[in-house]
Amino acid sequence: MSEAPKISDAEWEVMKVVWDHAPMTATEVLELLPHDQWKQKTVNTFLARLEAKGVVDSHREGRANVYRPLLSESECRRMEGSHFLSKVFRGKVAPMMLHFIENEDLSDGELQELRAILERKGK
Amino acid sequence: MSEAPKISDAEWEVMKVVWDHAPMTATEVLELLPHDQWKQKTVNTFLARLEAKGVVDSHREGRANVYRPLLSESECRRMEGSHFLSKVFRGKVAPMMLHFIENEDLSDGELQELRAILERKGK
DNA sequence: ACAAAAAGACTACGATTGTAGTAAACAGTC
DNA sequence: GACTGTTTACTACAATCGTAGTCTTTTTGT
Repeated sequence: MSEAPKISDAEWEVMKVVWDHAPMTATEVLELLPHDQWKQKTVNTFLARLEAKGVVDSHREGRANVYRPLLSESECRRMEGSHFLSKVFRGKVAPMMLHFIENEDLSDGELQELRAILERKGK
Repeated sequence: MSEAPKISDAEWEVMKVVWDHAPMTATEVLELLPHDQWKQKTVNTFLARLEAKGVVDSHREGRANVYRPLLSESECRRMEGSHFLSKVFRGKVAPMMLHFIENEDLSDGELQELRAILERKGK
């Protein structure tokens, strides 16, 4: 019944791989991470912690544990997103959007896309 | 010197008050935070840590320390914002914007505002 | 069947975070 | 000038995080 597990920065990196390729083993996870930055044991630790938090689960398959996400990437994005919004932008969506429009580089295509989305949303 | 200090969740709460009302003392900071949630000592600890991180500085004034931000709220928002973007949305701005448009409630006025901003931006 | 290899389980450890307590210094009050 | 209250400075301590090592078990080659 652990509501809203906290996923740390490094855990997010592991989860991105899991979301993209699960079901998979710890060895496979490592293979899809930058090798010069991650050690197998570190990956193992994170997977164990993520399981303890209820973000993934695992079952034995032969000699290895096979991991699978219990929470979807969008669920986690929703949690992180609203946390970020209230922490950094005091819950005010419009200023946040403005911030990203001003501070991150949006290609013409992306601008186009956003306009289209807002059109649709608008009515 | 100060390379991208990490500001924790609780530290952000303190900083919001400091950004809004500095220069101010630790006692004054506490007064502007929810009293049932914050103890004076806790606030003091956070201010000391924020000073150690180079986010605020202080000078003695009579019996109390007076604090003042060294980093602006927008600077911190830029850092946190791009960290969040790359961690949670893999650096892809448009999907993130879409996410917030879909998941957070935007009033008609805000939608209007955003459309206007995008218009301007678009050319 | 035995030894090496592969994977997991358990343990470690310093840094940061959240949350404060204790001790010490200064500032009025009598 | 000693006592009391305010504010700081220093210390504490458990939980989480990043990073991995060691010990154990399981699988496999010969």
